[in-house]
Amino acid sequence: MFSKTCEYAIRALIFIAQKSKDGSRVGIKDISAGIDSPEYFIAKILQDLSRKGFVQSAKGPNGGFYMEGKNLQQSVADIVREIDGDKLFSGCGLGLKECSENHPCPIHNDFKHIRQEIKDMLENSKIEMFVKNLDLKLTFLKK
Amino acid sequence: MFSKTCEYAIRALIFIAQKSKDGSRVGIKDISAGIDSPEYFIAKILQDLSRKGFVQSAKGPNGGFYMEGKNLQQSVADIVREIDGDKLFSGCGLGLKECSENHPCPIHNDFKHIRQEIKDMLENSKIEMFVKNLDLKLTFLKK
DNA sequence: AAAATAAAATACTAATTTGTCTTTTATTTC
DNA sequence: GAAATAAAAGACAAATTAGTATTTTATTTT
Repeated sequence: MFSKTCEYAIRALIFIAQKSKDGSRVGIKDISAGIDSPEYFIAKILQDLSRKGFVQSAKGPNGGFYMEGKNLQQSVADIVREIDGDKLFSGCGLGLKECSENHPCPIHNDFKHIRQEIKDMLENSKIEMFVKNLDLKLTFLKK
Repeated sequence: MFSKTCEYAIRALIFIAQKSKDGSRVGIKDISAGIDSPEYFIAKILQDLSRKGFVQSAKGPNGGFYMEGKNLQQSVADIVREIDGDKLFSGCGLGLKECSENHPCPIHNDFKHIRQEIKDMLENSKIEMFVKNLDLKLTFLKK
């Protein structure tokens, strides 16, 4: 469904949101351990997301990643769109280039509803919404 | 959603079902042209599907691919499972290895419904069901 | 039986995705 | 200002997926 890069990105952003809600910062090592991802790989992903403003970062001692107010309201859909593009939300299930209402592939009609649900669900999932259940250990970011 | 291999496979099988319903056979060239896929690539995919019994084939003059009765009742889910495995139907949306009811990832609950719908839809889509609309040019396998 | 046809098998090549490592730059602490 | 810290940047390496080409085998037609 999502690329590995995207899976790690979502998990990392949720993790950062959780760990930095008191104003502190989280380092790459903690993140990579906290979400069980390759250290150098998630570092690169976060550098990219930081450049794009999905997360904040600070260098030097006490530096690390953190999230500000408006970032906590970002949806999972925003992240997916940024990393995997929008083919999940609008591409053809069978890979046709010009699949549409007027020129549908055989599964177009069924797929269109599914895609819409996926989109709605991800659009309505804001990063911040996941923090509480994580704190309560009702949900997990690794294993 | 599906791998390229899987997209081509589904399109090819539907195409073969349509073209061989009168008992004739379709060659690789026709298939590749008919579904707009790389010729050698779809050849390899079909050899694999043929070995696994998803489609029939015959060598020599007048040879080619065709489908028998029970193959027409195969679901798209069967094909996807064979080629891409079942991670689409049962894997974790965020890539956790042990995501489950007892140990859910943050989006587990939403995802579980979506996955079920995808599964139901693909399970209920039998190859044969697509032929009529293709004949009527209401649906398409290329462009 | 020879020639022609078409899939099967096999071996490659290219591109993309995933993952690793080293060097550089910015910031803080001492 | 020097040392320590931590992200940024950039260069590789490995693995997977996608795509291509060549040779072999089976079948049919003549």
